[in-house]
Amino acid sequence: MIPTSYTKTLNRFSKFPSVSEWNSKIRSSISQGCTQKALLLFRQMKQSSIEPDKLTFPIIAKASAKLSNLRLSESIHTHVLKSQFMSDVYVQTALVDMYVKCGRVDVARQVFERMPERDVASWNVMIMGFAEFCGAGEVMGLFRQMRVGGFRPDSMTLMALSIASSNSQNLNMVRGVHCIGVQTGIDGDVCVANTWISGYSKCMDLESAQMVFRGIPVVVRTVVSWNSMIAGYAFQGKFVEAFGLYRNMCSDCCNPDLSTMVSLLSSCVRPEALLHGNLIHSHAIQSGFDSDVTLTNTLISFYAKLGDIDSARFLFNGMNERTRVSWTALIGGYAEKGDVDEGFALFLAMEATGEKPDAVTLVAVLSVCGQAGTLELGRWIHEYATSNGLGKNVIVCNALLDMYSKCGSMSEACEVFLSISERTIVTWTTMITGYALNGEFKLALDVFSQMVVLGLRPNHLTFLAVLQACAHAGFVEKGWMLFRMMTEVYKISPILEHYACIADMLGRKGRLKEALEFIQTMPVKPDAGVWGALLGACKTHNDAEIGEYVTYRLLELEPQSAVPYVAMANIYASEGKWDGVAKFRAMMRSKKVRKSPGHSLVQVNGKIHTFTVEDMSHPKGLFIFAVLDSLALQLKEGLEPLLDCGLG
DNA sequence: TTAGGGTTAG
Repeated sequence: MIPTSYTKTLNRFSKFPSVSEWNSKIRSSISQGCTQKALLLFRQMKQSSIEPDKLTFPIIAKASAKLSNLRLSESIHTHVLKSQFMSDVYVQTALVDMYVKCGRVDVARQVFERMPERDVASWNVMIMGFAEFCGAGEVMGLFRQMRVGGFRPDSMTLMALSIASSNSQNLNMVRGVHCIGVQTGIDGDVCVANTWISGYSKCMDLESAQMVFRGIPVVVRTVVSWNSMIAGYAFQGKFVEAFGLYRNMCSDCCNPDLSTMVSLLSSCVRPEALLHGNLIHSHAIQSGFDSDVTLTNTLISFYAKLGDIDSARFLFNGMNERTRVSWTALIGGYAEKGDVDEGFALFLAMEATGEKPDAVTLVAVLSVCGQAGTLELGRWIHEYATSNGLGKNVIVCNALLDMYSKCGSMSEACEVFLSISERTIVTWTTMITGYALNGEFKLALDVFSQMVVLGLRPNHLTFLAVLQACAHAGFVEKGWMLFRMMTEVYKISPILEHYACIADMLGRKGRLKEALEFIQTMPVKPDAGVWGALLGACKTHNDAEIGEYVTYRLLELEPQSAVPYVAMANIYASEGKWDGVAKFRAMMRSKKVRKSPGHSLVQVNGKIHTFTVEDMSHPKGLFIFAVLDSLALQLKEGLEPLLDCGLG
């Protein structure tokens, strides 16, 4: 159906317009965003027997690219082949670009290969296509061919290379492209410099990103330069720095846009940035940005990740238009909660609307399965991934690995691990964590050794995984060796979790004094996690002296926590020192600290059963305890459990 | 040229 306004426009046309008049009319329709109108004009032009010229095809190819319409693109291609411009470099380049924009880089490559002659622009569109759809190696290969062919790169070439390197998060390539830019004198182009800021940021090299940013003269900096730098800090969750840049941006009279808001908000996905995030939300409402899909998706993720699933759901329910990102963000929120029912229901609802899940959606659903330990559902998602062509996707495989190991099936985790052709650092770390989680400490360390032999660089989480394996297995010397390796060989500064791990490792072995000295000489202030690890060990080894010292340190940090009081009371009780027990119970009372009793929940056939310690209030309480006693006995004797308490 | 959902820990 042709809108009346278009027909009116056409009627206002002079009776016999020339081809250049048609061209400019079509071009202006495209620039106004009226792509359909442009195509209609093209059809009218053909009907009025005006032959398209050399300029018409690139203009109309651009319209088809904007619509990502493959059938239309093929028909334009056929028109070109029948025309006198079938060998023209300008027209052919437009066809390559059109196919790239339609997501058919393979067809674009075929057209490119058959071009009788090429110029820098044709190389650029092909490299840009590769940058979007292929790996960094293939992009650089194409660039080398271009250089061998005697073509000199321009700013477009550099931008394409830069985008390819940041997409693949390849720091060496970003550096290489930066060098080429400096050598060829293209480093003065602000658009190119912006892609370097983004490239360095995505490779976590904020120092270099800052260096490029500061190198752009203040008057030349664009909103994109600021946004790229803010996004860099946001990517690492550095919200204080991101907001600092935002303030500088405003004082430099650069107006923030929607991208600025989205980046700032994404830097706030951490509990300590909740207020900053709320501020951005209200600012977005005031500026009318809150109807934007991207911003709403970020808001959903922000609330869901910070545990406010109701707000996330409210925003999701109120959306006029949802994308797969909206669904994935909310599923991710239920994964965080471990709510498998809601998470999976949402996944099915998404499918029912016809929205296709992608790799990231499956990762979120698998995370739900891992959190909840639902192995059968996890296997079902595995089959779903395979039958939808995502079974080889590395992030899906990593999530499968994590799901299987959390569900206790290391054999299936191993199968997935072996099937991954391009293992990333996440793959290896997940495998190490999986073995450690399932008590296979030796295997966890073997996987680590294999990884190091292969020349892969472990990160701080890999070391956390091996240190935890050592702590749980009691491999103290090995643990120390790895800790030194991390700091001295890999130059990774330990974070609080690493220190807590070492304290735990020494404490479990009963080396409490050593653990205490270690904590007291740490270069950073120990937090509750570090002291808590030592207190746990004091409890295990009944050391009231060190325990009491640790308790006071913990109470300085968390005065309202009941844990230290209870731990100390228990240590004294086990030694029969009732004065000590009374002292800590009295302290608890005077500080009005209350300990909520620990309880467990079991869901059977949709009904949730709650149990606390020595709790007989359940209708089948007596029977359940009898079964538990029987189970304990059978486990002690190494027998298979025989009884079923019949909750279902 | 910039922005949204995701996997390793907790």
